[in-house]
Amino acid sequence: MAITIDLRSTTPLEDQLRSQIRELIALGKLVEGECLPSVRQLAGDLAIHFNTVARAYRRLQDEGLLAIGRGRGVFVKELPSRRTQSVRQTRETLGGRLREIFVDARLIGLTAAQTREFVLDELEQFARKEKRS
Amino acid sequence: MAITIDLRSTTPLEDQLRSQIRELIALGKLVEGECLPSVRQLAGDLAIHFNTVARAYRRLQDEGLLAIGRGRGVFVKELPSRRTQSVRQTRETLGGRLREIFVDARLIGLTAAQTREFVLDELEQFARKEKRS
DNA sequence: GCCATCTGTATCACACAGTGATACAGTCAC
DNA sequence: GTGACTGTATCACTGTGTGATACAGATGGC
Repeated sequence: MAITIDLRSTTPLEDQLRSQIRELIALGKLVEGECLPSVRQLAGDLAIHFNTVARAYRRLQDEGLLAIGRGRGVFVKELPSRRTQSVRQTRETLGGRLREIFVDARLIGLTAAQTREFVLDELEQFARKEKRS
Repeated sequence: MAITIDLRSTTPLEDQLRSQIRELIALGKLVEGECLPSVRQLAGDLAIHFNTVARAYRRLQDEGLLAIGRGRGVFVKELPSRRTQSVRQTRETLGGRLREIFVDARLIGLTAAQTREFVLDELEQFARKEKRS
């Protein structure tokens, strides 16, 4: 599954887990219908509590990314249903987060041009990691 | 000061405040040596507790952006000292945050091209807001 | 010099979220 | 139907965000 957890990080374990699963889905490395490891299985692998995994799964279900079948397992949802009910991220909130990054870039001394270059570079790296379907 | 607080937001008041002050500094709207409102003054304007403002100021001092003079007031630090001790943001953590945004963009249905366009647009808007010094 | 009043600081209390322990309940293979 | 697997519910503990309140340094009018 290629998920790693940093116990010393200040970001909650549940969030670390959740954002990595979201990334795997976004990049197409977890495909629709695919089965995820059970909460105890994944928790064991990552050396965290299975309850934390369960909570991460449930929140991803709430976002519309996963389908949980009690007693049966957890699955990646199909894209169409994702798009409809799913993720309430608006472009606006994404823009806000982008601006924060631009601010930080300035404050560590990057110029506007350097920031632009940096961002474009990251964009390209991201696109390269994406699985073409 | 052009700072606004959303009491219903889930992001802590202290963080809302802090990120907005950082933005004002990064954009050059708060210049080196400039005096910020007192903790009680700003707290009054924003209708929050002055302790919250004090904590935000102190954290910005820890980041190297502000200088606090007990009894005298709070000032924006000069750029050189900022750059040296300051903000421990590395390009790496910025990259991680960028990737999260790219992920969210995919999950709300933006294509790679649309994401790129969106990001470039935000970059330009940000640059336009920046005060040329 | 002293007092009033401005600054920020320290400390405690409360609420809530993140985490883990443990008991519970649905599903499926045999 | 039983056993072993799924995820769920609930409680306790801890840390963090917020606010109340008492404190301490700085400054200006007298």
